[in-house]
Amino acid sequence: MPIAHVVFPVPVDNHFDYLIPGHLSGQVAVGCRVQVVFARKKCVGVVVGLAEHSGYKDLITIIKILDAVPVFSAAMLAFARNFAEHNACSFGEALFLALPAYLRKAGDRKKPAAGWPAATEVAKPEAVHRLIFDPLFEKRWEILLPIMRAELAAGRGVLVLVPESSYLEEVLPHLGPLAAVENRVLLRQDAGKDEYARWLRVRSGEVKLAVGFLSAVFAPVQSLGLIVIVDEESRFYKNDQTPFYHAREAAFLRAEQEKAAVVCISSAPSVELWRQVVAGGVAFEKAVEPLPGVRFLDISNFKMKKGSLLSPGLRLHLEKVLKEGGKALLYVPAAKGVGYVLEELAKYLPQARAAGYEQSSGARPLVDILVATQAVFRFRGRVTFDFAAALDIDYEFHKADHRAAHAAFALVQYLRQMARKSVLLQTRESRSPQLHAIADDSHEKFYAQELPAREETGLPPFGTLAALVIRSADPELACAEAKRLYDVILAALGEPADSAEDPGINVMEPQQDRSAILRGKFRWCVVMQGRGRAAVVKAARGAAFKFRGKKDTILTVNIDP
DNA sequence: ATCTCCGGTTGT
DNA sequence: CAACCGGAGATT
Repeated sequence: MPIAHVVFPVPVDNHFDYLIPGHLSGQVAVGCRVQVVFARKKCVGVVVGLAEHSGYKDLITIIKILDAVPVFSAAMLAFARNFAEHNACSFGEALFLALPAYLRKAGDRKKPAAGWPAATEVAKPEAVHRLIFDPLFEKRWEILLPIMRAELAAGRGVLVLVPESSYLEEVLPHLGPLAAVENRVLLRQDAGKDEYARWLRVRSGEVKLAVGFLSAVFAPVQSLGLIVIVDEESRFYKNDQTPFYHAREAAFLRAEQEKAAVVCISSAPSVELWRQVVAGGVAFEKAVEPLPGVRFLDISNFKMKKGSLLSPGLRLHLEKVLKEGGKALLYVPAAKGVGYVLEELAKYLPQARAAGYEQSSGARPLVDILVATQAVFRFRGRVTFDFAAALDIDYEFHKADHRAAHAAFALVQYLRQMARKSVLLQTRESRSPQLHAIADDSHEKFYAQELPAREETGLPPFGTLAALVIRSADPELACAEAKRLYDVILAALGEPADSAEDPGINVMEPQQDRSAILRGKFRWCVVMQGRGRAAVVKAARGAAFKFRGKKDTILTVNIDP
């Protein structure tokens, strides 16, 4: 009797063999879901291979086939396999991530599971990946729509990824014209009850244009020809729980399997993507119109009260803007809060109408001076000011994060987009070449200093980090377990490797995680670093498997946190 | 992930 | 001798 290789959503790398009974022979295909007994329970598994014989003796039989037509195409299976490899999770975990909740369980419900026809692939030209550097937000859809329209007209599917829900207001009206050509559907993470209905419309090919957040990278778009990634640099493309995948990287893995093209559009492309541009894997296109210039306001000579962010020089600028009837945007880091700046404004510029805007704020108030955090950038492309200033650019720049310089660069780009006339950066380091690089009219200066810096230190995209985070309600247990994990890793690395090659992995001593306490759990982490991604992933996964976490602790592996 | 077995400890 | 716990191992 022939054998099916089946995988499950468990953190085990190998597959499990099941017998295909006579009455099901010929019906069990690679990519189908099956119901089997696994670990004494009835489970849903996915067939990932067929064989005549198994090395395992006590085989049992498949109970039921759940899909008349494979739910996963060969390309999706290959994508999931690469995804698992890339993100230190199992093949089965990756595949189940791509299934709507409805299909993860076998429950006999009203709707037939096999509600999709067999795939018919459309011819695809050779894929060219592109980065469109687009400092002028308003023009991006003039560029993107023709690309998408051509793809749909050729009968190929299109997937659009946006960072988070505030983008939908901006994006959906632009996609409106395409709705006349093809249907569109919205896939979102908090899909709710009609998730399966929408998934089915995409899987059946009825809908050829899907829009969604990071998890939409798994949308079963048929004959996928194009993946558009809007604001590719957004931090929201990184999943915040296991598996900690990055939607941009996943999109490139998927495109590779589907022979689809990836088009990223960004006003501050990530250093990771820029490296691909430099390496020649991604074509670079500039859709630039001049943005306002950036000036520095060095406040190191002012005697300012501790915590004050409103220098006399900045007050003069604001007075001038107000006199001309203009509107100003003052950016403050969320950690510093908006309130203190508002107090200072009330004191020094009592005639100005000022208000704050942060994450929890409702509608944007119409005032002369808006004091805001990152949250204001949701109005990018829709709201402009005459003048914008970052009140503490040094703070952004010196965050203990290897992406701090890029975050500062992106911040300056966003401020330039939102300010019609001029942008000012308050700093105490106006002579710093790094600061000048992020504020220069040519983006190339920024990458010219950032790429070599990352290469030298072996940071992404030239190296890979793996953060192994232990969390527990007990702070001492979390700390002690992190120390034990550190020892386990060192011991594992000290053992003679199976290959002669030295993986070249560094391990940093346990430290409190960036968010040391989250939802009542104390977090400690051990960070590994190495040049080769595969070697780091393998070492991190090996160590995590070898380390048996004590009760009441949870260990997660985050590749390139 | 989740379950079971197993050995050691604690408790009446 | 049962009850309980944590670690190790397996899941086809």
